[in-house]
Amino acid sequence: MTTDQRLRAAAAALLDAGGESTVTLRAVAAATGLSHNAPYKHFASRGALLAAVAAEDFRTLGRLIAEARRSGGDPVERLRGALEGVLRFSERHPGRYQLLLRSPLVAAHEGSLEAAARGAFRAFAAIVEDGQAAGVLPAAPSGALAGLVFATLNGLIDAEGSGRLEAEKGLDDVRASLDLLLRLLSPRPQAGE
Amino acid sequence: MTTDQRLRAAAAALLDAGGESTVTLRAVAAATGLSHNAPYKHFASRGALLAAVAAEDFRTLGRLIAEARRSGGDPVERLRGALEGVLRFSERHPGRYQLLLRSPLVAAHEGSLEAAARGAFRAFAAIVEDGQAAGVLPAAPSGALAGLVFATLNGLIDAEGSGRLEAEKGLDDVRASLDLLLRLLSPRPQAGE
DNA sequence: ACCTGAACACCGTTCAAGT
DNA sequence: ACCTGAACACCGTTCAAGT
Repeated sequence: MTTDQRLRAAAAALLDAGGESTVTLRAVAAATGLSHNAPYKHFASRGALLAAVAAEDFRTLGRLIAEARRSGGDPVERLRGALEGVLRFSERHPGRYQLLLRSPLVAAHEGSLEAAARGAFRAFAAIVEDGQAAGVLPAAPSGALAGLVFATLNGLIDAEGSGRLEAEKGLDDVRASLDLLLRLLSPRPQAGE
Repeated sequence: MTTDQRLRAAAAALLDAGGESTVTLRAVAAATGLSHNAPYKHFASRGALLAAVAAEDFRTLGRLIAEARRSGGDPVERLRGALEGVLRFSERHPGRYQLLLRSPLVAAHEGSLEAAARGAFRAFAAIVEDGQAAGVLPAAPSGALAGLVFATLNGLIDAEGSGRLEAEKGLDDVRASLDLLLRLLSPRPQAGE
């Protein structure tokens, strides 16, 4: 494993162990057995290191969603599988998932990070389009429905992570909420559409 | 204006001007014309000051949503009004809105902050329940639908703030996405429900 | 090419005083 | 009761060296 990879792995571990604030370059370096500023020989800044971790995770999510698309069942079941996969990743790696949704980071490091994010979303949109083509998901502009569902997933995960789900009575489980969403999206004949 | 209020106002201004990271106690104190640790006489910590700002904003959102409920139009229009109100607040005060969704803060200061968040959500849920009672919103467990819509709103705002909406082709506007959501929620006869 | 160690300008927070 | 100033233990980042 290269030093570069070891630094990323240490950052990822710290991220899940204690959240973004615990990922100091000094802690990352110490966990890797290096001096406190060795990371600068591999990454331009703390933000660049975090962006590298995030890009890797976006690629992981993209693979995971693409797998769900190739799995069995009808499109809605594959969509459910993709949502479940992302949800499971977020539960196993809360700190890393939160990093993916963190605004300033994504905005600042637009290179391969944005490409990786776009790739993950495209894999997700492909499943939604399958469902629309099969007539089991509502007709809507191409990526719009996929974006809406993806945003909902992120909103639910974020709400659960912050404890807001408890405050929002009746919405005490991400999976139950996703089930409700899929039920609302299930095909119902509508006049004039 | 009490010193307490001036500190909160300075923190809120910094929040919107440059995001959470720019809200240092030193900057807040300087903007208030005080020494760098005067804030400790009014708030237990930096987190407590931020929590006070967040609680105030949750109360503002709650009032704003309650106003939308009392406005004209059918329940779906009032729901749209509430969503628009929250969206407008998030556009005018991006830093403050992000703070409301920030996990660790809400989790750490459970007192009046959680009560304020719960109040805002209850006002929102009331509108959704009006719509369900009028038969213009889908039947679903009481708070679950409200929570789902609220999470979607937050997910969309968060996605736009991070620039992810641009990456997600077709979902380039929060308002268009909310319109799609409301359209999907519009009543369509369904067998067996 | 990669790493170390000292240094700088920041932080949040604490503490001993001042009025 | 409220505020100040010095101090402490952290940060990210830079720089001059070392191998």
